[in-house]
Amino acid sequence: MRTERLPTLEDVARIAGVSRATVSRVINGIRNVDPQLHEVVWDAVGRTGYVPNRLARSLVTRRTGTVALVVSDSEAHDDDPFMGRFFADPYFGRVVGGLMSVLREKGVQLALQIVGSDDQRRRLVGDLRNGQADGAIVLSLPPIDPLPRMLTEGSVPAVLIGRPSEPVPIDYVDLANDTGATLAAEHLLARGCQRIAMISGPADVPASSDRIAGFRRSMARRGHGWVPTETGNFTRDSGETAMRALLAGNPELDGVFVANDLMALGALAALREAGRRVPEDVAVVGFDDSSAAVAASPALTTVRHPLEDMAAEAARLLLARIEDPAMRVSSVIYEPALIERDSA
Amino acid sequence: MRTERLPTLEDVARIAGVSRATVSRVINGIRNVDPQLHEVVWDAVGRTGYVPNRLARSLVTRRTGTVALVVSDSEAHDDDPFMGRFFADPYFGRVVGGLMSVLREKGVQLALQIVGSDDQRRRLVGDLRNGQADGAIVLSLPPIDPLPRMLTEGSVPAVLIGRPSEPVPIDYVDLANDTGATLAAEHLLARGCQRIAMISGPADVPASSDRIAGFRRSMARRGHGWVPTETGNFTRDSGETAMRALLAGNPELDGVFVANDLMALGALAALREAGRRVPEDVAVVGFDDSSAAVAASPALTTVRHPLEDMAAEAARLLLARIEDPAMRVSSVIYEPALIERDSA
DNA sequence: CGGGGATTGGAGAGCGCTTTCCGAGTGTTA
DNA sequence: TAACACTCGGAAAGCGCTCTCCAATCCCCG
Repeated sequence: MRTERLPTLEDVARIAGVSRATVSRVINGIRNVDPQLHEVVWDAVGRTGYVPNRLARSLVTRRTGTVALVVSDSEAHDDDPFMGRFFADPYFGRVVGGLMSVLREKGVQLALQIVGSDDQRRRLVGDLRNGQADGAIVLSLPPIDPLPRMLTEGSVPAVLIGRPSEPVPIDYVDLANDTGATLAAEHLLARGCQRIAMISGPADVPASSDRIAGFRRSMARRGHGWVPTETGNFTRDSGETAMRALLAGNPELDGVFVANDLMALGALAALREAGRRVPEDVAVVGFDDSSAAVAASPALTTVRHPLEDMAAEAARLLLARIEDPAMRVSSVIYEPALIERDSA
Repeated sequence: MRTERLPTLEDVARIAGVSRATVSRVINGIRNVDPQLHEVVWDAVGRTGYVPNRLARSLVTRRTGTVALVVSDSEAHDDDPFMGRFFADPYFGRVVGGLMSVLREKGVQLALQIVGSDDQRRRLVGDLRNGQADGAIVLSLPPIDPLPRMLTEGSVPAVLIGRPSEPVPIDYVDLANDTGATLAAEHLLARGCQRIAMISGPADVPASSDRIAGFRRSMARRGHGWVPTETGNFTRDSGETAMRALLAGNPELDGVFVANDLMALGALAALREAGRRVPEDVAVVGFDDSSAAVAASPALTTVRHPLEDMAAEAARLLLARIEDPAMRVSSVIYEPALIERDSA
C-alpha cells in the first residue's frame, strides 16, 4: 500500500491561495467569508479530494460525533457463550435499531463497547472522559453494577436503558415492568384461569424483579396469594426447563405468565411435549412482543415492550445531555400494553 | 460540569520528574528504561489517575484500535422501516457476536456505520482513509454496490461478509450457498417428495441467486427440470405470502425449499392455514439455522449457516490485512450442513 | 477627505501524544 | 588509560485541525 499522503487543510489552502484558517472557516461555515473566496476554496477542496480528518478535529474541539453503546456484563466466564447469546437475542438488535433511528440522521456514530470487569469499566470511563466518545448509552446486565455511578462521578454524559440497580443520579429510560406484569395477570384472570403459575427471570436484575413483584401483587389482590414460580435466565431453553418443572409440580395448572418471549417459546415446546393444548388447556402470556412472539405457534399473547422507542428516546436524551450537561436528571418510563394473540 | 482538566502526559512527567518522552516510553513499554525510573513513572501515573488520550495517540500513530462494521444499504427510502427490520433480524446480532468474539480479546473496538447513499459511501471511504478506523467489515445489502471497489481503490483494509456482487480484488468470507441448496434438494428428494417448489430471496443479491442456482441445478440433475418458484424478500411475511401463492398454483405440492428460516416461518403459517400438515403433507426445508428454526413448530429442518464463525473469520482476516496490507487477497468459503429436525 | 466602526484574512499557539535525533553516561577492550 | 561501542533520557518536531488575536481593508458619515 503506497502511503500516498492524503490532502490536508494545508494543501487545500496552498492551492486556493489562502490561509489554513480561511479554509477551515469555509468548510465549517463559520463567519462571513467573501463569497468569491468561498467558491475558490470549495473548488480547491473538490480538486484535491480533501476530507477533513475527524481525529484531528476531535482532538481540538473535544467533540467526536460518536456515542458509545456500552454493554456492561458481569465478570466474563472467559470462553463464555453468553455474549454470543446476548447479541443473537432480538433485544440487542432492537436497541441498536432504535438508537440508530435517531443517531443516524444527526450524523452521530455508534461505537460498541463491551466491559466485563471492573478494570475494563475503569478504563472505559477513563477513555470516555478523555473524549473517546461524547457520551454513552448503557445496557447494564449484572444485578449490581458500579458503572452507572462511575459514569456520573466522572461526569460522563450517559443514559441507561433500564433503571439502575442502585439509586444513582443518572438519566434513564425504562418500562413500567410491574404494570406489564399486572396486565398479564389481569388477562389470565379475566380468561378464567384458576391455577396460574409464573416463569420469571433472574430475581436480582431490576427488570425481572419488577415483573415478579408486579405479577405477585396483582395476583394477591385477586385472591391468589401463592403463585408457583420457576426461575429462568431469559433463554429459550431455560423456559422449556422451567415449564417442565412447573408442570411436574402443578399438573393442574391452566395459565402461565412467562417473563419474556424467548422463554415462552421454550414453555410452549414443553407444553406441547406434555400434550397440553395452548390456549385451551393452558393459557400462556409472554413479555416483550419480540419477533419471536409472532413466530411462535400459537402466536403469543404478550406484553409489548417498546424497546425501539425507548432506545430512540435514550438517544435523544443523551444528545440533549451532551448539549447541556447541566440539564436536570430525568427518567422516562414507558407504559406497556397487552398484545392479544392466540396463546391466551 | 466542571471542566477539571484531565492529567496529561505532561503532568505525569512533571510529577515523576522526567520528560514527556520518558513517560511515553514507559507507558508503551518501549526500549529499556531504567527500572527505577520505570517504577517512579508508574507511581506517578497511579497518583494522577492518568489515562492516555486515544485520540491524540491515534493522530500520530495512525492507528485507532477500531474497526468499522459498515452496513451498506441501498438508497434509504427515508422513513424506511428497513433498517429497523435489519437490526432486529438475528442476522445482524449473529454477525456482531462473531466479530466481537475475536475483536474483544484483541482490545479492538467496533464502530457501527450505516451508509445508504453513494454520497455517504464516499464520505465513509474518506473518513476511513483518514484513519477513522483501521479497517472495515462490510455487510453489503444492495444487489450492486460500489462500496467494495471504492474501498479497494482507496486501499482501505476491508473484508466483506458475503461475496461481492461484481468481481473486486477484496477479501471476503462466504458460505457455499449453492452447496447448501443442493443439500436441501437432496434431502427433499431422498424423502420421496415428488412435487417440490421453492421460495427464494431476491434474485439479484448474490447469496440469494446462488441458492436459487444451486437448487435448480440439483433438481434438474435429478429429473426435475422445472421448479415452481415464488420470490420473497427474506422477511417472515413475504414467506407467508409466497407460500400462499405457491399453494394456489400448485395444490399438489409436497415439498418446499425456503431460502431462509424467517420466510420458512411464514411458510409454515400459510401451510397450517391451508390445513396442510408438516412434514406429512408438505416437507419444509429452511436455510440459516437461525434461532427461528428451533423456535418454529414443527422445528425446522434447515441448512446451517455458520454466520458467527464466518464473522469471526472475517475479523481475523481483517486484522491480518491491517497488519500486512500487502497480504495476498483471499476468500474463505464455508461449507453448509443440513440440520435435520422435524419439518422435513 | 479623514476618522471610527465593522468586516475579513492571516499568523500562530495549541489539543495530547509519539518518535527521531543527540548528547551524556556507562561499560568494554586493547 | 584511551578509544570505542552501547545504553538511556531529553529536547523538539510534528500529526491535522481549530480558533483567538491582530492587522488590514472597507464603508459610511460628518
